[in-house]
Amino acid sequence: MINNYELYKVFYWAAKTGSLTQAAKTLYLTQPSVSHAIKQLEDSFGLILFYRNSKGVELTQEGAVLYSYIEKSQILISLAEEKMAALKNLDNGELRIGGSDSLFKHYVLPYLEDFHEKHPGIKLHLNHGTTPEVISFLKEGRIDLGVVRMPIVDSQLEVRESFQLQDCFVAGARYAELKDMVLSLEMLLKYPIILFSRNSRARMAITEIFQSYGYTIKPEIEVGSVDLLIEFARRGLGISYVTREFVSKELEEGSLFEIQLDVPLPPSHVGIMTMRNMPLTSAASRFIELVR
Amino acid sequence: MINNYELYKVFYWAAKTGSLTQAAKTLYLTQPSVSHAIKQLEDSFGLILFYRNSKGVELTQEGAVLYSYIEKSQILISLAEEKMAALKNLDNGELRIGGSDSLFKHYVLPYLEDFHEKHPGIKLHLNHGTTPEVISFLKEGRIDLGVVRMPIVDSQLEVRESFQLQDCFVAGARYAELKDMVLSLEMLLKYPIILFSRNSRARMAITEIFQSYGYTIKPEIEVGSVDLLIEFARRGLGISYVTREFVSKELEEGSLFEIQLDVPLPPSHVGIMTMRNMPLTSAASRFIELVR
DNA sequence: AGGAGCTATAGATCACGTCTATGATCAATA
DNA sequence: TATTGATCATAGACGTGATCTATAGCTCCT
Repeated sequence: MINNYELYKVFYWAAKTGSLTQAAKTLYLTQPSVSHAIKQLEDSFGLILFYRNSKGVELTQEGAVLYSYIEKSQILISLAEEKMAALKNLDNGELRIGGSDSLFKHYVLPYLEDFHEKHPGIKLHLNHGTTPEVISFLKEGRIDLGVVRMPIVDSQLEVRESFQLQDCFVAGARYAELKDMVLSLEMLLKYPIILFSRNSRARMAITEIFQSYGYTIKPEIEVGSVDLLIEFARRGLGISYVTREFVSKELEEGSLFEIQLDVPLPPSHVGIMTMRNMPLTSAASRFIELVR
Repeated sequence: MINNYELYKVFYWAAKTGSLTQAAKTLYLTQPSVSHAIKQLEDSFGLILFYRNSKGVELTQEGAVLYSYIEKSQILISLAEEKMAALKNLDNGELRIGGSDSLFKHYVLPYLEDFHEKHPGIKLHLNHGTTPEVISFLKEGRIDLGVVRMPIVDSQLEVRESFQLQDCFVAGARYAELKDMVLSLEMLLKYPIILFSRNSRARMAITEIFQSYGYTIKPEIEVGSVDLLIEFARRGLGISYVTREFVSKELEEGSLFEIQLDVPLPPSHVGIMTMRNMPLTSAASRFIELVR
């Protein structure tokens, strides 16, 4: 039984319309083509599928049995094609993004809102984790793209730089005397420092910066979230190292102020990370395009 | 979306085996053909369906969605093909026969038993009725073939003569004096005659025979079934006109005897009737072949 | 009798499905 | 590190078979 499945499409329409001529029109074929196709099917089964009469065709008993299967099959294919079109049009589908909570909250969110408004049919899945975790998610295929701090050096990954973040040291009212001063790193280190505890890119970056100047930065307090970094600084428990964009509200309202240093802190870059040589879903491509 | 459904077969096997090479082997194609087929599908949707890696292929999110539909569709087609093969092999199906009760009982039954033994998967449907009723059944498509007395003159029908029946007059002990006599039609008519009441072929035939000899046969008793014809004759209510083959048991055991006439009664022919120019089901063809 | 449907058949044509040959990439070996 | 053996992709050639046009045959209806 080596049948061309295309024949079933012809059979389906012939049965559905009850006319080879009609089927031909539906399929943009000529009537003899349809006639021939049906004949092929009949020959392959060794069974007659249609009664031919002057008004058209009618299923035989055996043709009716075949139709009961083929009809369902063809409907499934139609549904599949509709679904594919919907996926392509982004009427449908899902987008799975990995990244840190703070990046989601302060940076990715507006893009997600925009994306969701434009494509309300796409389900969004956010998976937060540290940069190494996000990389694993990506490699395991659990997310479509990751939003992480650069640089990422991994030959399996492709990273599109998307924007810069400026990290800085901030303090609260308790250290008001520093507000108008320009501190050296050495001076800064005399104060209690609050850093993000986890093995994050930001933490690594600041450690390296201090090392490049010959100092070692050792935090008084380590916390597990950006929110705590901010809260601890506000309460005067120390000076927090935090992304400036994440505390813009506090800086504005004056509950925190930025410590001015005599050396520049290099900005950190945020990138959108995907698997290299792996095709993206339409939704993922669209999102990246939107963020650009 | 004008897609060749053949591509879905290729897609199905590629997804199922996780390898274009394997799919090619399954489908007796070469790997480039499969590769090309998948590419066509992808292009037609504008979506990537597989991740290609050095071990084979893996469905993308969108490919997985497609597969969820196509898998069911392909399974239905496989089932359909199996079913068709079963119908062809007569492992399966139904055979609907029309005819008179008496023909079924005395003539068709052994063939049906034989058929059923050879093809136990075929469901048998027997519809009894008079010849005109059976013809209607056939034209309405309610039966596949009819077993009736010939001649049938209907251009829509095709009749295969299959065997002869000899009708005759029989009587019981009450008319024992006739056993060794040879009667003329005129003499016969002096006795009470029992005929089948319904507008049957047999009734028409005997009427015509008498008319051709210039007589009119008028029954004393009309009954509605062959069984009653026999029973009435046995009980001596008259002389029944009945098919000899239907009373072979009674003739043998002596409860009935055949009246000898001085003119021959022409045999009646039984035929298997089908719609002309209408294909037969495999089961019907097989049955006819068996009866021959 | 003629016309308007329908399907079947015959024969020609050419698109396209399939092939072979080869390249590119990757992973697991030696 | 080079080698081998998988994988899939690409290019180009080939030939089959799907499709076409033209026509016939049939049935029903006017």
